[in-house]
Amino acid sequence: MKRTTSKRLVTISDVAQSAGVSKATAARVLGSYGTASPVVKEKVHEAAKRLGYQANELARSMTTGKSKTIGVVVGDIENPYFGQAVRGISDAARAAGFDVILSNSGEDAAKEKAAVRVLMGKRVDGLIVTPASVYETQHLHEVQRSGRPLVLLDRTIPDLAVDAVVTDDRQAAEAATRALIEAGHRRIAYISATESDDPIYRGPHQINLSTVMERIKGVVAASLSAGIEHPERYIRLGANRRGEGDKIISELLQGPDRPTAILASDNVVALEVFKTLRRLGMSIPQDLSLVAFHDADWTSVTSPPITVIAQPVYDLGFESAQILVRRITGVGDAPRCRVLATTLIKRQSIGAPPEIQENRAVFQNNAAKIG
Amino acid sequence: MKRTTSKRLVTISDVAQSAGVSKATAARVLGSYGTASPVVKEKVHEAAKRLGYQANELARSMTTGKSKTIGVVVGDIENPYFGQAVRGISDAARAAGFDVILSNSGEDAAKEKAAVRVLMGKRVDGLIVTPASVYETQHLHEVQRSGRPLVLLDRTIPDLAVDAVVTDDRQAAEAATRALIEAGHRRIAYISATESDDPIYRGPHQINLSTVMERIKGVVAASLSAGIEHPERYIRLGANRRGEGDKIISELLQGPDRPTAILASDNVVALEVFKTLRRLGMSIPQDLSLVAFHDADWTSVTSPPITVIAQPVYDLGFESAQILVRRITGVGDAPRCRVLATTLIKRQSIGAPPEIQENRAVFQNNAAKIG
DNA sequence: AGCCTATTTGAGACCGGTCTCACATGTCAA
DNA sequence: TTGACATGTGAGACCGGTCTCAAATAGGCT
Repeated sequence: MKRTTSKRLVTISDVAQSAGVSKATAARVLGSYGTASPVVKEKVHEAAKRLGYQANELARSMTTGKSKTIGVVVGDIENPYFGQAVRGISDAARAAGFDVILSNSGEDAAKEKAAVRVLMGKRVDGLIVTPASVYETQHLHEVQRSGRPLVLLDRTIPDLAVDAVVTDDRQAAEAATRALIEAGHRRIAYISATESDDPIYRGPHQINLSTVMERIKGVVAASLSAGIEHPERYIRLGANRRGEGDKIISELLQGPDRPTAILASDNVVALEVFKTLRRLGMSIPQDLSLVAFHDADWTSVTSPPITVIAQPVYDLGFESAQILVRRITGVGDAPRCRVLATTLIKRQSIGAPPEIQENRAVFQNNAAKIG
Repeated sequence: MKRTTSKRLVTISDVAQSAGVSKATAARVLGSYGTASPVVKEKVHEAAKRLGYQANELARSMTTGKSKTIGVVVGDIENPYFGQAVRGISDAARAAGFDVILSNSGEDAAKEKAAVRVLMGKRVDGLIVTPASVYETQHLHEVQRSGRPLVLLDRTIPDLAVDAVVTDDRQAAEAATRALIEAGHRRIAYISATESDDPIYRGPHQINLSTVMERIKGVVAASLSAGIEHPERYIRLGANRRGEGDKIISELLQGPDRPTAILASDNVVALEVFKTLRRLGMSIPQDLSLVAFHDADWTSVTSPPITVIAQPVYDLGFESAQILVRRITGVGDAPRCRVLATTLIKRQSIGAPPEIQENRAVFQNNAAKIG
C-alpha cells in the first residue's frame, strides 16, 4: 500500500511485443513515419491503446534533435503587459504545433543568462527573449553563434543581428509629447520604471533598455522642436521599486519649476502618479496632465479616464512566435526588426497647464470687468 | 555562407577525448557524481570550457527519469490573477531548482486535456493544474494513477484525491454578502464570469468550477440567514465573453426589482459593471453598491475606490509549487487541501441602497418640517 | 615487502525513441 | 519463368547522457 511500485511507463517495445511485431515496426506506426500495412497498423494501435502507451517525447527529441518547444524569457510575468505578450506567443506557438517553456528574469541580466542556459540545455528549438540589458548580451550572442533561432521581443540590441519585434516607442513618445505641448505644456516629465541607481537622468549610459532610450529620444525631439530648452531635466528613472515611485513623483512635483504634465512609462507608474496625486491633494487634469504607456483596460474607468499609448502587445508576442517558427522551419533570409504601430488614445487626462488656466481666468475676469 | 553546417553541439565524448580521459570519467566530472581526482577534474573542466560544452538535459533526463521540470496548466495567462499565481509558482520552483513549462487552457477542458498530455509526454516531474471543469477529469485521474504528483490550483475536484491549494471562497462570499446586508441591501446579485450557455442560474449542474459553487453557497447562506428569500434569483453566469457582460448587467439592472448591490466574481467583471453603469448614467455607491473579488491594484484608484476581496494569489502559486516539490522529492502523506484566507478590504463602493437613502431623505425632510 | 582496503578509472550496458539498411515478399512486364 | 522494382518488416546502430561493475592504482599497516 505504501509506495506502489513506481510504475514503469509503457514503452514502444512493450507495445511491439504485445502486438507481436518488431520494435521498429511499432515505432513506425506510433511515430507515423515509414510504411506499415493496414493490418499491422491496426494491431499496433490496438495494443497501444490497451496498454495506455504514451510516447516519451524526451527520447523522441533526443534522436530527432527537435523538441517542438520554444523557450521564452520574459521580464516579469506578473506584469499584464508581458502576460498579454505571452498569450500571443503561446497562441501562435500552439497553432504551429509548438509548446512553450516560460522563464522569468525579473529584469535581471544574470537571471536571464541562467534562464537562457537552462533552455538551451533543454534543447528548445528556438528562443524568444525580452533582453534585460543592452550591455550584458554575451549569452545572447552565444545563442546566435550556436545557430539556434532567437527573436528579441519588445526590445532590440544594437550589435546583435537577430530578428526582433518591437513597437515604435520613439514615435509614440513623440506623439504623446506633442499632444501635451499642443495643450500648452512646456514642462513635461517622463517617468520610467527602468532599473537605475540614480533617479535623475544624466545620459544614455544609464539606460539598459532600447525602449527607454527610444522614448527619451522621442520626448526630447518633440520638446526641442517646440523650442523647449533642456527637456531632459524632467526625466526620472527607477520608479519600479515599491515606494520609490511615490518618492520620485512627489519630489518632482514639489520641486521648483515643477512639471505640469507627466508621461508614465507603464500603467504601474501611472497608478503611482494617481496615488501620489491623491496624497498631495492634486487632481488630473487641473493640476497635472497625464499620459501613460499601455492601454490596460482599467485606464478607461478612472476619473478622469487616462489618455494612453496603446501598444499591440498581444500581436507583439504573436508575431515574434510566428517569426521564430518560420526560422525554425528553415527560412534563411536576413534578420529583420519588425516595428508595430502604436496609437494614442485620447481620453480626459490632458488639460491646459495651471498657469494658462489662471491666465484664462484672469482674462475672463478682466473681460467681465470691462464688459 | 548559405546554411552554415548546422554545428553539431559538443558532447561529453568530445570533452573526454580532448581531455584524454574516458567518457565515463568526463561524465562524472561534468555531472558532479561519483569520484574523480583533482588533476582529472581540472583537465576535464578545462577541456569543457575550451570546447564550450553544455550538457544535453534531454539525454540527462532520459537516463535519470527526472527532468527537474514542473508543468503548469492555467486557465488564462493573460488574466493578472493567473499572472501572479504563475509568478509565485515560478519563484518557488526556481528556489527548489525546478523549471516551469507553462500551458494555457483558455478554460477549455479539451485544451487542458491536450496540454496535460503534452506535459506528461515531456516527462515533467509533476503538474500544477487549474482544472477547467469538475466534470471532465479523466485526464487528471490518469495522471494520478500514473503516480506523477499533481497539485490543483485555485479549484478542487471532489472525487480526485490529490493535493490542492485554494482560497476560502465560500467564506469570502459570505463576508462580502454580509457587509452588503449590513449596509441595508436585500437584493444582492452575484455575477460570475464562469462559462455557461444560460446566464440565469438554475442549479448546481450548470457550474463547472468548485470556486463558483462555493461562492454561490456563501452568498446564498449569508442571504438566507438574514431572512432574504430566493437569493439565487440574482445570480448570473457567463459574463466572460466581451459584450456579454454588459448585456447581462444592464438587463439585470433594468429589470423589475433590480438588485441594489453586485458582487463581481473578478475584476474583469467589476470593470464591466463600471462601464455599464457609466453608460446607464448610474453611479456607485448611490445607485448601486459593488464588491469585487481580487484586489487588483487599480481598484484603489477608481472613483470611488472599490471594496474588494483580497486573495493571496501569489501565495497560492508559491505554496502549490512547494507542495508539489515536496511530493516529487517523495513525501508520502495523504493528500491535503490547503485553504488560504482572504480578506475583505473595505473601500468606498458600498453605500446604503437607494430606497433607504430616500427614506432617510424623507425622514430628514420631515424632521426639518417639524423642527 | 606483502597484503588489504579505498579510491580512481574505463568499458560497456542502458534509457526509449528514430533511422539506416538488409532482407522478405508481392506485383508486373517481358 | 525470370528479372526489376515497390513495399513491408526486422535487426541493430545511434542520440548523449548515467550508472554498474570490474580492473587498475594508491595508500596504510604489519
